[in-house]
Amino acid sequence: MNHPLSLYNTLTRTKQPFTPLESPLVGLYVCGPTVYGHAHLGHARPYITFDVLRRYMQYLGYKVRYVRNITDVGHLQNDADDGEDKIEKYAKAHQLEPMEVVQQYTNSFHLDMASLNILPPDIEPRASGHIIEQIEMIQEILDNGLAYESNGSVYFDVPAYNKDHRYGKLSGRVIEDLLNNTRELDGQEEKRSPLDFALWKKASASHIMRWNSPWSEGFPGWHLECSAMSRKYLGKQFDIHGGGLDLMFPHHECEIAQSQASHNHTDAARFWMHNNLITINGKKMGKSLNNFITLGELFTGSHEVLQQAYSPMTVRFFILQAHYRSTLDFSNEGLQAARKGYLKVMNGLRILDQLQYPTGTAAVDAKADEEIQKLTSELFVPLNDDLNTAKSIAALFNLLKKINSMHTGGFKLEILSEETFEQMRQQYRTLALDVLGLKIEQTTDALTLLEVVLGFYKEAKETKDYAKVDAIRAQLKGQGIVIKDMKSGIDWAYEE
RNA sequence: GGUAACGUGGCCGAGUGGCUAGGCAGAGCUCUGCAAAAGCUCGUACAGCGGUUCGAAUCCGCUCGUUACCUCCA
Repeated sequence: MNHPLSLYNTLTRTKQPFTPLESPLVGLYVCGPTVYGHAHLGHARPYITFDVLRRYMQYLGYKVRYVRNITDVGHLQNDADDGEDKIEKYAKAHQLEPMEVVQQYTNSFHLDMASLNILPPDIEPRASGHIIEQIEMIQEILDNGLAYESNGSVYFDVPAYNKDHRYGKLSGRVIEDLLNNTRELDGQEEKRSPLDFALWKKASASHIMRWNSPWSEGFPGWHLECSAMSRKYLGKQFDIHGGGLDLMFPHHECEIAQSQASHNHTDAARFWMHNNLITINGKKMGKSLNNFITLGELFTGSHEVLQQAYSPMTVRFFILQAHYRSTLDFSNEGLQAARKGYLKVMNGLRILDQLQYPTGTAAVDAKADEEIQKLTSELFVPLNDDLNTAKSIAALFNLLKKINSMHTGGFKLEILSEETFEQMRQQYRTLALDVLGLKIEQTTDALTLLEVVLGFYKEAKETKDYAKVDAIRAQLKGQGIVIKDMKSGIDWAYEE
């Protein structure tokens, strides 16, 4: 397969032509959520971005295996917190089982993802279901002399690793600089170097989530699950690893070190991709700043900064109108503009479905035909340049102008060849629906529409226009609705 | 403090040496019973100051401003 798809690789800081290790197979791993809260707007970005990448690769003919994990263990609140993890902390406050919390937010996450029309991953492994694999990986790193045990916990030996490898190659960090700028944090006594990170943590007495291991009863370190699970399902080396920019250091850096130290592959993933962050008032939207808007709040408009509710497809379109490596600032104006743009694209879809290529022969206008061919051909090209969805959408609008003209009659369909017309129709639909993953949202409420129809029905009865009365009755019956004329007024019921 | 980015018209947001980005908002026109939709036209934008060049939003330098990572975070 020879596609001109180029992707920006954080590892090399350049755009590189993408070729899979074993075409047409593509292994794609994306860091999934830590399920201790509802997903917010910031979470939507990587999952939408990599959903489009996956969809586009499938469109190109690749067979993609997409793995996105659920992190439900580990992730310390902070180093001074005596080993109490976030999920546990929340669970105690609410008197719930930790796994109950995990399940609740996993369900919520899945609902949000489905609303955004994000295709489910092929494999969605949970960290808590892969403790054995993680323990095995720790043992390998210990055997290779790049980790050490300390008081029941196991730490990755960053300085030892850095002798033969470069810790910091992904994020552009230099170990000496890191050492010079280490913050003074508590709970570091067990570590030989402040840069060392935990592979296994011994659980404190109060820690509920705990597993047996050769070293202590405890829980795995907070970078290990991705290394273990990507390896299990995609192999020691695979094609693409994605995630948010804020995971680059230390999370992804540690993943690289763990993979190298355990199974000696220089780069577990050949391409590392990072989406930029969503900002609000110029500041990163994130849990730590407590300035986030959850997807649920966005969809219902129930947050004080929201002037209105924004539908899932509005959110999706908003995100796709910016390139994934640029920051994107949240604003009501931006979302409102996205909403209109999205609806415009959907109206185009409706028009395309209605357009009929005229039967009978007419002279094809070569110039017009060529113009439409050109606009059509520009639809997918930007995606090859590091997934430039913003530019593809612009191309979609350029073609849409012509489609609208065809609809209103300014542009005569018969001056196009049938082939050009079908190409245009098919490509527009494929880009909008299959690759960008937009879908038509139900914007009308059937019951409200029914009230409108019943209004006309009442009017027809009053003017004794029985032909119309009968027609309305018949039409509604066809929809499974029966009208009931009662003394008290007009009512309706589902036909039994 | 270290490292890495960014600063584009009223708003959002592509573009990286010469060729219309696009969307939203605004103005005008066409169409129209009214309206809407749609189409066409318009504003002549690239933080500031220097430099390189026939030519810079795009390359280089400086200044100003903003942000991210360095600690859990998509």
